[in-house]
This record gives sequence, C-alpha cells and structure tokens, in this order.
Amino acid sequence: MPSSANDARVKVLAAKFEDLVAVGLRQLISEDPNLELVLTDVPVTQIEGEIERHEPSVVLVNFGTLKSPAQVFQLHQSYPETRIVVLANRPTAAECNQMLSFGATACLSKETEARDIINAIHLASRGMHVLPRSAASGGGVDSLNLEGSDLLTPREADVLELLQDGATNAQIAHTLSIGVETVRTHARNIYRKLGIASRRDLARLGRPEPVVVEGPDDEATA
Amino acid sequence: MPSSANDARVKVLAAKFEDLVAVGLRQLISEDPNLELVLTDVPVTQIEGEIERHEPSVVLVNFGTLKSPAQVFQLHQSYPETRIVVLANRPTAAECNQMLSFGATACLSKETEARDIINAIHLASRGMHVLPRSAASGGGVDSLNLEGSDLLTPREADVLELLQDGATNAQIAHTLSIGVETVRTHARNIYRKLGIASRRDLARLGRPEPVVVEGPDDEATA
DNA sequence: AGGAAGGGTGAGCGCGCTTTCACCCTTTCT
DNA sequence: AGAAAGGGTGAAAGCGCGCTCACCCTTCCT
Repeated sequence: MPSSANDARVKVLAAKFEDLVAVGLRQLISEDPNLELVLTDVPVTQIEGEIERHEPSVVLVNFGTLKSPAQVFQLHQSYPETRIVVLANRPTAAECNQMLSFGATACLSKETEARDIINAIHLASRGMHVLPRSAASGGGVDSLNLEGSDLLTPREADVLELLQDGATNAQIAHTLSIGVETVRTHARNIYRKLGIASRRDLARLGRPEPVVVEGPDDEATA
Repeated sequence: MPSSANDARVKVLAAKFEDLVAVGLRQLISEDPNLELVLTDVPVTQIEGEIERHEPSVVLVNFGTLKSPAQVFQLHQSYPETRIVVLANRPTAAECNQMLSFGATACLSKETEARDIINAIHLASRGMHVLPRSAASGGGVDSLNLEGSDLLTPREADVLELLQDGATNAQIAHTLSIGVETVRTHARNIYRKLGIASRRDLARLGRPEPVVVEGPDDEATA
C-alpha cells in the first residue's frame, strides 16, 4: 500500500436520507477503514451546526430534502473546506451542473453502485469532481449544452454579495450606482435562480445559528 | 452482498507514458484485484488497433503524447463503449472540459494520488466523470465559465459528419444547402477547434490502420 | 497548370443573454 | 398607514455568438 497512515481517516457527515439509504450508507462507510462516519441523519436545518462541530471533510446531502438548491451554495460559502457530495434520485445534467456551480464537489445518483459511492467520497474528499454518466456527456460533439442554466450573472453576484451583508435595496443601488428598480430586478432573478423567496431565506441559509435576538443594529449604519 | 463477482475484472489498456509513470501505473493496477491491465506502452498510432483487439473497458491516454486533442474525439467516435481516461501533467479547466466534450470520461492530473487514480478508473469504467480540483470550480457563483470554449456548434457538427464521410466542400455545400464558402469557414473552425490541420488528419485519426502504402489510389476514385 | 483545399480577414444578420429601468400589484413589518 | 420588499411584465440598449458569405492568399495533388 502506497498510502495508509499518511493522513487520518476521512471524516464523513451524512444529512438526512431515506431510511434504507441511510442504513446502506452507514454500513458502507463503516466498512471502509479509511472513512469515518461522524454523524448521520442530520436534518437540513442543523447541517451547518453539525459541520461546525465535527468539521468533516465530506458532507453527504440529500438533494430531495434540501430546503433549496441554494443551500448547497450557502454551505459552500460557509465551509469552503468541507467537500459537498450531493446524492439525488435521478439527477439531470442541469441539476448536477447547478450543484457544482453552487459549490458541490460531486453529484451522484442514488442508483450508483455502492463501491462507486465510496470511491466518489474518497475522490471528493481530495477535491476531485465526480459526476454521473448523464451529466457532461450527451453523446457527441454537438448535443452538449450543460452549464449556463441557472448560474448567476456577474452583476447578480455583486448584488448577492451585498444582499448577504444585509444591505437594503436602496443601499445596494447606491453602492453599485444603479437604480433601485434594477436592484429589485437583480434580486428577483437571484431568488428565482437560487430557489428561494426572499433575503431572509438567504440570511437563514447563510447563518449556522440564527441568533436573531432582535437587538439594535451594530454596524450597518456606517 | 453489494457486488463482488457480478462482473468480470475491469480491463484497462494504457497508452504510452513516461517510463516512471508507466511503471507506477503497472504496479498500481496490478495491485487491484478488480483491475486487469491488458496492455501498456501502446503508441498513440496503435491505440485504435489495440482497443479493437483487447476491447478494454478503460483506456488510459497520455495528454502530452496525443497526436491532437481530436484523437480523443476520434477514439470516442470509434469505440463509444470504451471509457477514455486522460492523464495530463497539470490540466487546466479548459483542457479538461475539452477532453470531456471530445468524449473522455475522466481527466486527471498525473500528480493525483495513486489511490485516487485507481478510484477514478473504477468510476470511469462505469461511466462516471471525474475531474480534478481545478476544473469545474472557480470559487463561487460568479467566476465559473467552463464549457463553451472549443465545442463544435450544431452546424459545425453537421459539416464534420459529412467531412468524415469523405465529402468534398462542394458536396457538403449542396447537401446542407449552403455556399461553399460557408462550408470552408465551418471546416476551418472545426480544424481549429479539434486541433488538426486538414480533412486528411481527420481521416487518419478516424481509421485504426493507416495502410498508406504509397501505392495507387484504392477507393478515392469511386 | 488547374482544381481542390486550407489560412486569414472581415462583413452582415439574427438570436439570446445581460443590464438597466419602469410600471403595476400584493405582502410584510413597524 | 406608510415604507420596504417581493412578484409580474415589459422594454430598450449593448454584447457576444452562430451562421452565412466574400475576397485575398498559399499549398497540395494530379
């Protein structure tokens, strides 16, 4: 064996899955001496907290139970060191690419063979991307049009950043030197693309602990 | 009993690599009981023939020694069942995506850890895509622009198909109901994108055995 | 030598996306 | 109730890309 003790076991955290899937994951991961399952059945609302607590290398999330596709984005923003592996039922190429563009490292079908899921976890733990057959390959040179579906435009990314800082539309408009109506348009498109409904969804997704004690503003009124 | 003897060992064929890399590959693959290395050090000009002879599930090709990026495309066209794993020195995201769009199943850096290369071979043998860290992930929602670099447009794919059939520019123009000048423009762009110089390169790439005995024409003058 | 092919450049048209803004409405919070 | 935010629609301008074609040149092959 070239490598056995050069690094600790890969810590894996699994979100909530269907019972059968969860049992299978537990079994498979426990069988691999190089994988360590630190926690399973984590509800989507508590993933951030548990990542903070256990600092896993890989987190397995269930596409079907995500609050929104944007949760992957938020997880990646909050914990860029943690590799996100998305398990979906029958992911389309578009879905996989959206997941990747939101920061996921791998996107797998739940129909994937067990050994391949384990392989993918290993690869993902070291940053490599794994995608199912369907994605990234349509059959030839032509029929290939992944990417570009629900990605944020550069301007939308600008607005998103300020949105995450808690700025109002008027503040964003002033900062970017554009009109408030334009900011509202960008915000609408961001919400639609990220699959959320409001800036409060954004805030909720981004923060592990809500801690909204309704206190006075701290620094926003610079 | 997830899977143990439900399928034969995965047959792997390795193209010509640097000596050290080749030795390492041989050692690694022979260590894996589920992998079978059928042939190594295959020169690029003989890959087609050896694929035909051994029918491997996976072929490892060396990006640096490819005749052109289009060789991957040609291999995929000729043997769609064989998964192509490209090993490159330090592949850029663009290169990896070009390889994928040309039909490769995985694109790896030679710096990849040994166990990950083996994992990737397994995943690739079942059609899953594996990409290095650098590819498919730029950092966030914005800086992400993979794909769309050197892909053929639908019209170019039309022209390529006829080009592969050996049609002249005039015949292609007539078939597609466009002008010869337009065909020449498409052809130029195809050659540039595929990294080749002429339709004869295309023909050479597509045929396992060159058989250019410098003799009289055999079939061109149909 | 003549024809086919290839390389370079540029031009026009159409389509889709991005960015900007405007107007309408409802919902939510204070 | 008023302000902020959100949803829907639409429109105009700009940009890039794909497709089409044209003109110039050189190279290759017979």
